[in-house]
Amino acid sequence: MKLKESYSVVIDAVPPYSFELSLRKPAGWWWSTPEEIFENGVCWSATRFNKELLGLKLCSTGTKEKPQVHCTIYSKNKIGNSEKQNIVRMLQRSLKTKENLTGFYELSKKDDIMRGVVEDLFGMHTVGWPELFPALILAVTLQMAPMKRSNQMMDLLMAKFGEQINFNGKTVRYWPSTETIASKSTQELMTEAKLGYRAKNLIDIAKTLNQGFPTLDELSSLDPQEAKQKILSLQGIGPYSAELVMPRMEFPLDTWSAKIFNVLFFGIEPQKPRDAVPALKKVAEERWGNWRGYAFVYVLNDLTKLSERIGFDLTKF
DNA sequence: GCGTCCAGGTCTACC
DNA sequence: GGTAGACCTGGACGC
Repeated sequence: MKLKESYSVVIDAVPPYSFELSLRKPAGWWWSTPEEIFENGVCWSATRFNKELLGLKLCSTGTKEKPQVHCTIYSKNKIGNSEKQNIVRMLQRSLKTKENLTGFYELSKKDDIMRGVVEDLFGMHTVGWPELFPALILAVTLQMAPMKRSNQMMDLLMAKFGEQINFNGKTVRYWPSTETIASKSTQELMTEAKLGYRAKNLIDIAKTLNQGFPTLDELSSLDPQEAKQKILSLQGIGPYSAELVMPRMEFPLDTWSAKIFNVLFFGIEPQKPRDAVPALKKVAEERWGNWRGYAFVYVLNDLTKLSERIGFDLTKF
């Protein structure tokens, strides 16, 4: 589908804000879709807003100290003024441009783990999901699978059921819609996207979202615990997945990250990583409070340098 | 080449 | 309220 340029907006961010570190994490994580393109500091990405696909071209027009993000929005149909404002709000939320990291950096000065990590990644913000369903797809495909297999499932979902947009000379593939997934049979998703037992859950989630479910913008205006309960009510979404999807990320420990944080907190590898999760979450909450989501993202994006500092190879997990 | 194990969780049944 | 056991699938591993 070919999209036309609709409008541009410049979003100011609270400094320090590193556009490149925030949008293209050192560990390789993408923002909205694994297919987004990042070249010479410019990001071409996509999202779905009110059921319509949008192309997004983002770049920094400021500095870490005076940050500005220039966003151009591409669409098939004309976008009305109130819709434009809603899209800007969505971008501000998902790019975390209003988040002030002063408290996090103050706390990190006194923390042995975080002190070096924040120096390495100064200005990096966590990012939020532009859209809820892709976040849930990621969470579901990460369950009970090595990364290679999760990537295979996501890639097949995009290839067989996703959509492709062309704008500004770029082509970006995007996630399937809830309508598309809800219309498929369990068997179809099992064979075509190799989802296994997750197929049933993903269809169930898509149907629930179709029946009317808060968007991420709406969830972010709720009390965090209320928002979490809402997300947890979805079939196949447990604590790990909910914390991964939450507007303000908590501490989504899985077996991989549990091994890493067990080494950081207690100096040893856990015998059973899943059993170690409750104790690790407790330590993270006591140590980092509401900034634990930030600590989580900073640590996992700085494993190589952190490993050198502590003399333990955290990248082996 | 073949069999076994288990992974970046969640739900259910049972106590 | 706590906890085994099951769940798709395919890559890794041992033989």
